[in-house]
Amino acid sequence: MLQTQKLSGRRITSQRKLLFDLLAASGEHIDAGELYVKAREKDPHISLATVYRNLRIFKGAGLVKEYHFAEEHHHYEIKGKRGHQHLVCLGCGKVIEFESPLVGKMKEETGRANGFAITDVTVYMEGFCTDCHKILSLLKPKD
Amino acid sequence: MLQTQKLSGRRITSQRKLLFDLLAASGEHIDAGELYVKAREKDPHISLATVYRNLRIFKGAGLVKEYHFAEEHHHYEIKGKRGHQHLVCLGCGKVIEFESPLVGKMKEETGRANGFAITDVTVYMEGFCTDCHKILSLLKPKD
DNA sequence: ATACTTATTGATAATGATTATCATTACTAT
DNA sequence: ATAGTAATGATAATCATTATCAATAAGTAT
Repeated sequence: MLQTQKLSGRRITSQRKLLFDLLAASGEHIDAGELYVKAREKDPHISLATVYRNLRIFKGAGLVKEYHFAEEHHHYEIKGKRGHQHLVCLGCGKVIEFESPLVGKMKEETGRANGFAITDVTVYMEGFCTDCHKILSLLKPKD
Repeated sequence: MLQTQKLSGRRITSQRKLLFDLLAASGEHIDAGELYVKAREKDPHISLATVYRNLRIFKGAGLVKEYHFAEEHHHYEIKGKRGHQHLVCLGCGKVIEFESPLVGKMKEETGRANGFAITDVTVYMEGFCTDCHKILSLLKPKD
C-alpha cells in the first residue's frame, strides 16, 4: 500500500497510485516503456514524463529498486522483503531470478571487513542457458 | 598486450592499440568521455565514434568489462585475471574494491542449479562507511 | 464547502549517451 | 601493384531520460 509518509510528504495522486499499483502487481522487473503502456490502459491520458518522474521518486524513497541489465535502458521492481538476484542469458535474453544464502553471508563479511553498514546488495550474473549453450557449441566447434 | 587472436582476427590499428593501452594504464574504471580525452592527447584526430566502437569490440571479445553504476553512462575496465567487486558509500561516494571467495562459490552453485554456463559475475554493494555512518547517526537520533 | 497554496501533471523540447551511416583511408593477401 | 575488405572520422540519427512551463488538482486553512 502506498503511503504518503514513505514519500516524505508527497501527494498521492491518482497517477502515482496507479503506477505504484502496477509495479506491485507486475511482480517482476519492468521497464519505463512497459509501465507506460500498462498505465495507459487504465488512464489513457497519463504522460510518459509522469512515469519517469515517479519512478525516480519511488527510487529515491527506497520503494523500488533500479536495475541496469545488459540493455541500455533500466528496469524497475518493487523492493520486497526478500531480495533476489538476477541471472541473464546472453543468447536469448531470458532472465532468471534466484536467491542464495551466500548473498547474506557475503554482505555480512564484506560489511565487517570494510567497516560498512551495507544497505543493499546486487548480484548480477550472465552467461548462457542450456539451450543457447548448445547452439553456441554447434556454431563454434572446438576443431 | 593486445593480441589479434583475442579480437577474433580483427586488425590491430594504431587507434585500437592506443585505446587498449590507455585502458590498461588507467587501472581503474573509466568512462568513454574520459578515454576520449586521454586518447586525443596522443592522437588529436581520433574520433569519439572510434572510442565507442572499440569499447564495444573489447567488451564483445571479453577484454574489458562494462559497469553500470548509479550514473547514466557506463564505465569500463580491463578484465584482469582476478575479478574484484565494488562497494560504494552512499554518503561520500568512496568506492572500495573487494574480493571474496564466496563470489566464485555462488557462481558455481548458481550455474549448476540453473543449467547455465556463467561467464561473468558482478556484485555491487552500497551502504555507509564508518565516517558517514557516524554522521548519519548524529543527524537522525533514534529519539 | 470555498478559497488558497503549491505540488503534480501533460505536452513537448532539450539533453546526453550511444549507435548508424557512409565516403575515405589503411591493411592484407594475392 | 591491385583488389578486396576492415577500420576510421565526421556527423546524422536514435533512444532513454530529464527539463521546462503553463494548466490542473491535492491537501490545507478558512
